[in-house]
Amino acid sequence: MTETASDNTTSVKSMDDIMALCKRRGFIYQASEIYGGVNGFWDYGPLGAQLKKNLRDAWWTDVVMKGCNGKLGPDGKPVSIVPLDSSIIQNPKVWEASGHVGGFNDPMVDCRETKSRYRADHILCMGVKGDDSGQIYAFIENDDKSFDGALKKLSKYKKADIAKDGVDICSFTDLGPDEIAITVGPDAKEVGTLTEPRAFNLMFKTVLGATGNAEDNGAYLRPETAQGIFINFKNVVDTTRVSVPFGIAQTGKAFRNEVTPRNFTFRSREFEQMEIEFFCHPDESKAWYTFWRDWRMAWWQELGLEGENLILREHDNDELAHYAKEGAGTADIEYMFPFTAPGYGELEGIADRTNFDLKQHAEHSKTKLDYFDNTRGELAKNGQPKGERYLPHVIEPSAGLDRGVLALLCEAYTPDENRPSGVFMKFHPRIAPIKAAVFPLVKKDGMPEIAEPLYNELRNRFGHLGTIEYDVKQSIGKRYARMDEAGCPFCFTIDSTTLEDQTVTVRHRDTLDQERIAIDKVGDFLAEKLGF
RNA sequence: GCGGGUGUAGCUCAAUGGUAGAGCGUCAGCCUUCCAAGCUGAAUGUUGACGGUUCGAGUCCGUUCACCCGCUCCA
Repeated sequence: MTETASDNTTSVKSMDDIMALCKRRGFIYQASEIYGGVNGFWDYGPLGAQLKKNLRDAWWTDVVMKGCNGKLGPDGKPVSIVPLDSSIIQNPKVWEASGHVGGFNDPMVDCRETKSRYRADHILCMGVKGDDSGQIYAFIENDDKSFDGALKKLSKYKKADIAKDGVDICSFTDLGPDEIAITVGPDAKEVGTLTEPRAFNLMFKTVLGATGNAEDNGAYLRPETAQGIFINFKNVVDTTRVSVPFGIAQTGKAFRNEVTPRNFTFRSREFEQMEIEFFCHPDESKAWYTFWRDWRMAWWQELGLEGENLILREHDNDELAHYAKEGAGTADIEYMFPFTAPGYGELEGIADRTNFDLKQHAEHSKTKLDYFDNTRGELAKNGQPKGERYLPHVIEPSAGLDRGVLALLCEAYTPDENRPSGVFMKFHPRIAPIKAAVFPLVKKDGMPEIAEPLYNELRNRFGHLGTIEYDVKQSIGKRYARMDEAGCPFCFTIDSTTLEDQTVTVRHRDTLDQERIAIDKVGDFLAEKLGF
């Protein structure tokens, strides 16, 4: 579908071109490239590292420090969020409680026809007793209906009425590839639609201790940052002065051993998440879900992902995750990447996780995770509420940082035949890795002597936000072209007029317009453009 | 995991089984007064990796790794 889309739609950008620019300009490299690379991992170069930091910082500032940029919650009060930085490796029981180990540690069998997935050790197979010729019929263990179905199909196949005790039964896991090829799956009509058993645990395993072994000292790299928040819920409630509703936020690496890493950094095995777990009273979860869904969408739009490339999509009931019960909301913020067009790829998911996670951890850890809310409950004689004890519900806006960076790169990539570079990166100034460049028009007549102090001034004032570039080499056009590909929004050029009236040229990346401003106003100009 | 395709300098690509090259970019110097100008010079490759055939392999064969496309997968 991608092929036809790029062939027929001129508006779809070329992913190959974007990847080439990322390499050429130092945004993203293949990990371990000089050793031939390693599937599913990527390194961020100088510009990419700063771009990624700027996006992470924007999220941290807007979400955590400013509490949704000061937008009031559905309760009419400021949104309360506290930060957290939990460990990548946790007690393995965390992942049992969360459901990451149990259901997904065992070899699984897929049916290509019915699209069902079974645990391999839960499937049994039957054939006519003493007759090992012909097709094998699979059914689900301890499922009479499934057994009867298989027996019926076997009878039809053998053109004989076969009794319940007239069959040999063996485990599916004992079958070889040749036998699987002649096996008919549960509820399947065709033969050979079952896959061989495959382990589907996507968690990275590691060993604790220098002399440890995998059996006794095995541990997992976290497959998501969320659980680190849930298991610290009690700590945060006990040691800080938060009260429900409030959120805990963290950014950090997570690891999933994806079967097929694909599409540049979109699906990689090591990735960084930006997650909020927002705890609220069960009665208010719907209002908070709506609040977060809409505000997160608006946030991405503010960073430059405007227009039709970004959509908000509510999940259908049949694609709800294991933790989201029916009826509770789940929505994706999706971006139309060149490799998904005309479809979309997930950037952030907003899910009503109900009290699933806290309940699981309360049970597995045998720790009380109830929250005592002294603003609720009926009034006591003294007029104060008696309080209410409950397990908070959780709204989870979970964003992929690497995917965000990729979306920003794709969105920024703008071919333009009318400029020497042929392309420029239209980053929002707040996100741009290089904030500004200072250029003496030529390397003489005292221009460098004026440009250098300006460079130092801007670097001191804005260096914490990103790179300030200074370059005296080669023609001015070449320097502008380089800044176009790096996505630097503003270039300040010192020329002969500067020597006379202390003004500099501001060169705007997007419009190629030039204007003159006083050299001592450059800092304020940049501050305003960067939103400070 | 399955099927198809591709790997030569930072990028785009050449090279009949016979000396690994060009353009662009990069770097240095000169020049240059607003959009990759010009001149001079320089650096850059175990031809993805390993093995085989051959007097001789970028080229042929095998294996492997990585990337791209389609399935599969994405809790």
